[in-house]
Amino acid sequence: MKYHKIPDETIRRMPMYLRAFSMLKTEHQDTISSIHLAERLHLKPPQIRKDLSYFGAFGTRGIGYPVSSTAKQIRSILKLNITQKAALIGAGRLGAAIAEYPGFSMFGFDIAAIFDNEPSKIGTKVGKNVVEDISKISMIRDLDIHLAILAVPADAAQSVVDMLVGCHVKGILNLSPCYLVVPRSMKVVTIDLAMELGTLPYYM
Amino acid sequence: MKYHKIPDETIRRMPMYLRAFSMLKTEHQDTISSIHLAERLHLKPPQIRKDLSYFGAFGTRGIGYPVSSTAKQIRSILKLNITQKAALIGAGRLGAAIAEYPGFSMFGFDIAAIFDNEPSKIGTKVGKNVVEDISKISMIRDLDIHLAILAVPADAAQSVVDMLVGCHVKGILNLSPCYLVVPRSMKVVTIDLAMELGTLPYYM
DNA sequence: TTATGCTTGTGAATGTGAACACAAGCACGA
DNA sequence: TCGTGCTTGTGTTCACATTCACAAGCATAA
Ligand SMILES: NC(=O)c1ccc[n+]([C@@H]2O[C@H](COP(=O)([O-])OP(=O)(O)OC[C@H]3O[C@@H](n4cnc5c(N)ncnc54)[C@H](O)[C@@H]3O)[C@@H](O)[C@H]2O)c1
Ligand SMILES: NC(=O)c1ccc[n+]([C@@H]2O[C@H](COP(=O)([O-])OP(=O)(O)OC[C@H]3O[C@@H](n4cnc5c(N)ncnc54)[C@H](O)[C@@H]3O)[C@@H](O)[C@H]2O)c1
Repeated sequence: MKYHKIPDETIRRMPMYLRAFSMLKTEHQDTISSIHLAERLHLKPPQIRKDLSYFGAFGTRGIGYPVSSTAKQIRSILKLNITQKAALIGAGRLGAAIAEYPGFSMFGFDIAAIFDNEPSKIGTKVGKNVVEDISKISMIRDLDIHLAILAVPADAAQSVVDMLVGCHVKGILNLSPCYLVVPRSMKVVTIDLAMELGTLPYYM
Repeated sequence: MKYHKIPDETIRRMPMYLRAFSMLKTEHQDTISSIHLAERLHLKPPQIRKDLSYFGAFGTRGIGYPVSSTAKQIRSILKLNITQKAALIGAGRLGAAIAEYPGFSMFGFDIAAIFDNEPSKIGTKVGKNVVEDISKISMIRDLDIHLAILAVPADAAQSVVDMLVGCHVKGILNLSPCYLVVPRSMKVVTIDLAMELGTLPYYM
C-alpha cells in the first residue's frame, strides 16, 4: 500500500480504539468486527477499517480484529507501549483533579513531577507527587520527561511554555484558554472547556 | 446570500471569536481587522471573514470589525446574550474544579445547581452552590435549566443522561470517557482529556 | 478438497471545510 | 467632490476526510 499521509483525524481516534480494545480485553472477548466496534463507538464501520489499515492489516477476513494483538499494535503505534512520563504544571483546582485521576495510567501515562509557583503549595503532596517550585523546572529535562500538562492561568501559560521548550518537552496538553507560540518541533493540544460549553446553547 | 448550512466547525470557532472580541473590548480597542485577529488566534484571515459572514456583514470595508457591536452580535448568535443556567452533575475532583472556576461566567454561564449521590457530599457547599441529592434531579426542570455538565464516573454517565432527558435538558458537556445515547433533540459534546493526551506521544 | 458465508482492506466517489483571489465598497484626505 | 488605500464579503478552487462498494481472502463445515 502507498499511504503517504495519515490523517490527523485518524490519529485523534486511535486512543479511542485503544480504550475500546482494552475494555474488550477485560470483557474476555477475543475478537471484534468493525461492525460491532462501530456500534460501540458511534462510528461507521469503514471508518474504523480505513483508520486501522493505515498502519497495517491487523484483522482477519471473515472474523474481525483479534482484540489482544490489535490493542498491542495500537499501543505501539501511539508509543504508549512504554510508560510515558508527564509533568504537570499548575497544582490548582484543575491540576489537582488531574494529578489524582487514575484514568491516565490505563494509557501508560505517569505523572512524574508537579510544579507550581505558589509558596504555600510547594512541598505539599498532590496525588503521589510532592509539588516542586517552578524554578526547579529543569528537573523535567533531567528526568527525561517529554510531555507536559499545563494547568496554570492563561496569562502565565506562554512564559511556562517558553521554559518547557528549554527542557526538551515535545508535547503539551494545554488547558488554558489561550494560543501558545511554540517551535515547529513541538505539538500542542489545547482544550478550552468554557469554549466547548459555549457552543451548546446555539443548538437549542 | 444563500448560505444553506453553517459548518459545525464555524460554530466551534464562534466562542473563540467571542472571547477575542471581549478581550479587545477590555483593551479599549474599538476596531479589529481579520488580519490582526487571525494573528491573535492563529487562524487565516479568510477563515474569520467567512465564518462571520455566515451570520451577516458585521465589518466595515477598509476598516475592519467594530469590536463592541460584533461581540454583541456573536453573543446573540450563540444565545449567550441571556444568562445560561447549567447544572453540574458530580461534585468530585473535576466537578469541584469546574464549580469553582470563574471563567464560565464571561460567556454568561451560571452554574445554578449541583448534584451528587455520595451522602457525605450532599449538603456541602461547592463553589456558590449547595450539593443536592441526585434524587432531586427534577429540580433541573423546575429551575428551567437546559444545560448540564457531566462529571460523574463513566459507568454512571448513561443512567444520569437518561434522567436528564426527562428534565428537558437540551445540551450536555460530557467529561467521561464514554459514548452517550441521547434523543436527536439533544446535543452532546464529549471531552476526554486522557484521549487527547494519548495522541501526543505519536508526534514525538 | 471444495463450497459457503462473512469480514477485511482499499480504490474511487462523495462530502465537507479551508484557502484563494478579487470585485465591491467605505473612510479619509486632497 | 473625487481619488486612493485598505479591508470586507464571497464565488471558486483546492485540500482533506468520510463513505461507498466490491474484490480479496480466511475459517469453517460438508
Ligand atoms: N477549573 C476549571 O474548571 C477550568 C475550566 C476551563 C479552563 N481552566 C483553565 O485551566 C487553568 C487552571 O485552572 P484552575 O481552575 O486549576 O486555576 P487555579 O487558579 O486553581 O490553579 C492555577 C495554579 O497555577 C499556579 N500558577 C500560577 N502561575 C504559575 C506559574 N507561572 N508557574 C507555575 N504555576 C503557576 C497557581 O499557583 C495555581 O496553583 C486556567 O488557565 C483556567 O483558565 C480551568
Ligand atoms: N479528574 C480528571 O482529571 C479527569 C480527567 C479525564 C476524565 N475525567 C472523568 O471525569 C469524570 C469525573 O472525574 P473525577 O475525577 O471528578 O471523579 P470523582 O470520582 O472525583 O468524582 C465523581 C463524582 O461523581 C459522583 N457520582 C458517582 N455516581 C453518581 C451518580 N450516579 N449520580 C450523581 N453523582 C454521582 C461521585 O460521588 C463523585 O463525587 C469521570 O468520568 C472521569 O473519568 C476526569
